[in-house]
Amino acid sequence: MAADSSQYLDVLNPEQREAVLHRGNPLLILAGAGSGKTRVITTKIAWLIRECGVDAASILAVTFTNKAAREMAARARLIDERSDRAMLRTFHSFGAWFLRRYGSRAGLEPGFTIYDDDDAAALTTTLMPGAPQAEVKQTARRISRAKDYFLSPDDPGLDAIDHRASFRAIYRAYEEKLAAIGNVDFGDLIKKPVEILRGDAEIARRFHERFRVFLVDEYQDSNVAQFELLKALYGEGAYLCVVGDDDQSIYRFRGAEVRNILEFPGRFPGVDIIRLERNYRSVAPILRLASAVVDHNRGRLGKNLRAERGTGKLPTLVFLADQEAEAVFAAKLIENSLAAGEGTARYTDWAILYRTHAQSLGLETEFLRRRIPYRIVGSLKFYEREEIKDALALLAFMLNPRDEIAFRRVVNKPARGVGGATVERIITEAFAITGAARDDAAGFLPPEIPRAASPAGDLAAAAKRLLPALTAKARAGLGTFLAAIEAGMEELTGAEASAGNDGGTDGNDSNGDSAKKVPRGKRGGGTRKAAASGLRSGEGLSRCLVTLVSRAGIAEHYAARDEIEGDSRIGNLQELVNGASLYPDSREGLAEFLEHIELDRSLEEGEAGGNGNAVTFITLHNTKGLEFRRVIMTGVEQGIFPREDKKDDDLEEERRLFYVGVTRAMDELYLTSCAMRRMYGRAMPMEPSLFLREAGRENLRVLGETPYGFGRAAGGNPAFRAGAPGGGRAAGSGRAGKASSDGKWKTGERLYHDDYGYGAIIRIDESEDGPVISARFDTGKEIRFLSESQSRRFTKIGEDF
DNA sequence: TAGTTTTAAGTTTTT
DNA sequence: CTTAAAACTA
Repeated sequence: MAADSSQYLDVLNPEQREAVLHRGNPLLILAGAGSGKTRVITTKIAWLIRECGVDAASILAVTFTNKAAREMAARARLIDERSDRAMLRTFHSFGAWFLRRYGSRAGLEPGFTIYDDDDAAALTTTLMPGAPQAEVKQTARRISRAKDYFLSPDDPGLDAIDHRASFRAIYRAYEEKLAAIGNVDFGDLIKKPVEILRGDAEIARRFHERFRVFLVDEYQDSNVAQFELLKALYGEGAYLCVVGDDDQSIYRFRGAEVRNILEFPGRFPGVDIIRLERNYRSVAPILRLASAVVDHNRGRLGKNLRAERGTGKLPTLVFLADQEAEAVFAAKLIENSLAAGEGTARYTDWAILYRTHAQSLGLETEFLRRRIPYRIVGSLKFYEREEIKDALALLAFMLNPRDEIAFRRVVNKPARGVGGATVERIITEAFAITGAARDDAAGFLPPEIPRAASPAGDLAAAAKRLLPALTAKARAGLGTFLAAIEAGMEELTGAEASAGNDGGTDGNDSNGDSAKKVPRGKRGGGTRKAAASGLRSGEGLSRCLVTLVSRAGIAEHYAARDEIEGDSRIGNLQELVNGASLYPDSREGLAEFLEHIELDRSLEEGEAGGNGNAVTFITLHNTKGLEFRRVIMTGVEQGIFPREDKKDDDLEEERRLFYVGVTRAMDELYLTSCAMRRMYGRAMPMEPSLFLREAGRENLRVLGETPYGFGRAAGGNPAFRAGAPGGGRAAGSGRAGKASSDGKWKTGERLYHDDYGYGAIIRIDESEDGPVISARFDTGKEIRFLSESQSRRFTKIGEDF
């Protein structure tokens, strides 16, 4: 551990060493895949502390994922323990840290919770009543994008995202509502700190003094707002070093701006550039394949990766019949390698890569059947489960009684007679308090409602006020809900009497008070009700969660489902409860728990089976920064990878994603491409990916039945289109019916549909969403459908069928 | 309103 | 095929 010498620098190559020892001007490190950039950053942190007298606490290192942050912290600590005091975070986690301390400058209380994309969409729904779900989703996405680009509702630049005045109006309303609720979304975690730093010279000064060194990893995937944050934090004489690779920029869809790295030299004065082009990870043929493909991109800085490891096995391309065959191939390949290999061969050497999470399903089935251990990286599924979202909504509402989204989700779950009308009434009442609270300043508020107990928008307080005015059924149901929330509050140590506690005696009996008298750590199991639901509470926050979920009836609601489903849902809730036991049972602990869940969902799922020796299943995006001895990249088919609608810049991004995937492999790389794939439960013929042709035959060893058109002289022809489904014009001769504007349909043509059977087109209309096809089926049923979205389901069978 | 049945829609990629 | 929304019935 290089205790007293500078041995730790000896392992570096000349460029790496230059990068580590660099000081002064801002530095851009262009680090190719596998060129040791993590080593450079961690070594640099240690070197600054040891050799330059830099205080570790004045270093801020920003990474892209929590996992990378943890790994970097561990590696820096190995070189010098003092690196522990450096701040190593993701941009978003830094933003949350900032806002918990200085958010009050933007009207935030420290107990805010973070809305994920689903919550943001739910909030948008309340602003667009009656709008189709797809439109709401699109609007929510655009709002999120606007924040990535640091655009506020009144910014002229917003036109580039959506030029409609209606969009601005909804965005503005969204911001107002979010502010009224008192929460933030992901974009706010970056945008608000910038606004605070810009608006408050004193805070800015404090940060400029505190942080003297900035290190940014994966800089090619930073967005405009993150760049602004960096600029706002950066003070006179500080040191800035960013590391990235323009060929690995794969988050454009999320607002990542490659220009951040391409134009970095122009944005800061006197930037120095160091290139790391020696690749220590992959054997030469793998690197050649990667370069051959990414070379087809325009607009890149360009670099020359050299394979320090020398030559090795040629990557193998395997053509297969369908995804079942693909799963079998992957499983057998791994089994064989372990059987043939010495005792050193391990499942962990292997990773299976895919473009979308959905593709993991077929692989899982096969691996379970063969009892091959695997783990899935980065699947969000756990936190997307209904029961988990319900439990989290209860916690979030407890922390922030203004959380309308959480309230809507759980107030009537399970159904307890609190319908839509009642919910709207409560929300209106709560927001009416906004006005009342202003009146309060003038002394108009009835004295029996203390100001502190009913801050504007407090839904719990509003609900309580409305109780007497409701029907007996609604009153009882709402009472249960409020009692559950209060019971949960009772479980928090130091929970003072707040909004709820003046009313119902309900929360003040038995276990709330008595529990507090029991010393921490000596408490027994859950309450009686909890026992009935089968949930066991442990330490800390878990008691509160169990109480909440049990009293609210959520646990029983799911336990009452059929045995298999109920067991699994209760099991999931139990897992969440176990997680909560690691946090203190205070409001701070609760906020921390929720923040951790929002910002770091990198749970690993699957059958890893204890010792951690398992094959890795992972999306291409999630592999960033990782490496594996042996990689199988699946689904290398046109339409899957690249996705069908990709062209121009988006296609280039897919190509970079291919490059990222390929360069994860150290020793062996396999690519699989299926002739047929089941999508949406239907068999679809597939063609090999464009990238395979770009890779060049000489860079691949090909196995399996080569599809027509593959491997011929390229010449830019659409060779892969042979036998393509669904495209082209309506077949056939015969009567000339009226054709649709997209050329796919004409009247008189016969159709087949899985549910409706056989029928014929009787009419074609043109709408702004494209052609609308009307068909009468042999059952007598008439159906109208949009050509654009439905053409997959209605199959043409020709007129004389 | 609640619960059930029918019908449409969906799959990027992630902090 | 799976899940979400809409339509319908009690």
